[in-house]
Amino acid sequence: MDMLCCEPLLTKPLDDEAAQVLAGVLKALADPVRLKLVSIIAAQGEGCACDFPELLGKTQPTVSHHLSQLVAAGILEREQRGKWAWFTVSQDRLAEICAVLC
Amino acid sequence: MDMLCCEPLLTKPLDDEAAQVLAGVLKALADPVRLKLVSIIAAQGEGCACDFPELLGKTQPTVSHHLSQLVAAGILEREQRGKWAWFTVSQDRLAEICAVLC
DNA sequence: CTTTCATATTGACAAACGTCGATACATAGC
DNA sequence: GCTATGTATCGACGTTTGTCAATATGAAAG
Repeated sequence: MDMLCCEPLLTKPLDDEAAQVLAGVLKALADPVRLKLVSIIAAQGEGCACDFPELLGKTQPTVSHHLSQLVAAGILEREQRGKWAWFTVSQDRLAEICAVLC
Repeated sequence: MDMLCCEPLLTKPLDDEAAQVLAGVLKALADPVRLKLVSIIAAQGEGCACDFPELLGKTQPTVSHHLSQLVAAGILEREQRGKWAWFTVSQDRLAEICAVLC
């Protein structure tokens, strides 16, 4: 995943593309289920996809879909271990977002 | 607008309500037009609603709708001056968001 | 009070989104 | 190879979202 626009949001108007990219990443975060996923994984250091349907009360396809979006946005990183998929939170990515917002 | 959940996102799993509230605020930010609004207003220090339709290439009702969402989320503050509506960015609100994310 | 102009609200529409059941794919073990 | 199991994809559905034209509201000026 490429870096976010590096200029802080507050210093000069965003151009169309930067706004599009930043909105995409924020949109990935702007969902209660995905926020819970991130917080669960962060709290544990890592998390297995197999545990999330029960923890979230969502079906496996739904969880898989949310995980994909978070990975695509660079917020989660995925690692395959045997048949299981493990995820970690990219603190760097979150820091990037904060750097843009403040 | 009330404060966001104060625990950083990364230390313990969010409960349903906190996830809902935080997602709502992030959703307000997760749109290219609204991000441009925020960046324009921040860059100028303040901004008049009358200028945004032209700056954004959107109709007046559309801009009004986006401004409402940003105000509802506590990201913009609105001040009436005669017949004009002026907006400023709540840096505190953005700082709150960053505090939760990092 | 009437007119004018800035902003908000309404109603409608297409596009995007979250969700699920069913199914396909992939990996490990037999 | 076949089977079992974890994960991803597909198709469909109802809901939410962004957008606009039309209209209503609000505030100043004449």
